[in-house]
Amino acid sequence: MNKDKQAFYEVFTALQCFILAHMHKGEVNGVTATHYNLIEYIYRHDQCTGKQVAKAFNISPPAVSRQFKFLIAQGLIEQEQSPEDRRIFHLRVTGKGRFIVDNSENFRETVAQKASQNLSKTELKSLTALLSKVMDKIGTKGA
Amino acid sequence: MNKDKQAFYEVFTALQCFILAHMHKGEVNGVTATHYNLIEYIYRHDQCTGKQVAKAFNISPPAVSRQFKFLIAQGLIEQEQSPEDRRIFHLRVTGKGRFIVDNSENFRETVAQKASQNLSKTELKSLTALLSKVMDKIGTKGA
DNA sequence: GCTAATAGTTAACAAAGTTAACTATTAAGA
DNA sequence: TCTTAATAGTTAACTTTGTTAACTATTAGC
Repeated sequence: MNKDKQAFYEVFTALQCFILAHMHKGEVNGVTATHYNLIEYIYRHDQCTGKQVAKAFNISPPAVSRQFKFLIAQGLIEQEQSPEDRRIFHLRVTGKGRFIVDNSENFRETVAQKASQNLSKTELKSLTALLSKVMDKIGTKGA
Repeated sequence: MNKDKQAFYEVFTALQCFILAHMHKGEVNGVTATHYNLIEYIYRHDQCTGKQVAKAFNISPPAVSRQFKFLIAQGLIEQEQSPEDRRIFHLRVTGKGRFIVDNSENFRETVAQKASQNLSKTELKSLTALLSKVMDKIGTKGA
């Protein structure tokens, strides 16, 4: 591995450790980080389906199913059977769920805050563009 | 949230989802991603202790203890009681463990590979520097 | 030397992942 | 049209891995 790549590898390792460490943190606003991520996904992908969520999070349908059961019981999301294809249930967040997303100081927001505070406008734009470029390449060919 | 920060937030969200998704992937070379991360940490922090690992991964000492039990049983790491302070057990990876780290096409290496392939030398250096700057700021003040 | 602190382990439990087998529904083809 | 295959989602049984509480062994402080 060349020197530049190695340097990137190391900072990326730190980033991954940091992200993973934050998944184990306790709940904020009554929901865990995992629940929060699910709610936010549904918020940003209104009317999405369970299958779609399972794929996005790379977890099995039963895992998704159980999480939804919990989130529905908590009144954070709702399901509605599609009239066109009754196998499908469309998802949306409730007012309570939306409130949590809108008012949570979540982990990503904290990182974005730090990034925007500590980098110049040009640097932040550059970081976003570069990260995005790498993510695109990974996404298209699959890691 | 301003526009640039929002843009960063979004690409960072994609990155987080991607990292989390890869933690659920099955095993490679007979070890899961979680085990791999532990082995690699011990490899890169030779003679470290359980307490240190627990702190680095933000997991409790019993969780670390159980993982070590498994990794020792698999012959991937070894423990040795410190002669100076017999409460402490120093860790190191075995030859088998080292082989896995050296020969694993791990997730981070794949990302580093893509980054180095798809960015110019200047871009890669810039990305590393910017990421590192943000990580430092997060680390120092705690997220 | 007694007491407090530290490193690590064991036990009991909870959360969240998995696969296998199921229901309900839709699509497809003889 | 009717049977068969495929799809979306659920339930059950199990595994992994996290947690806290309580424990042992060892060291440090007065």
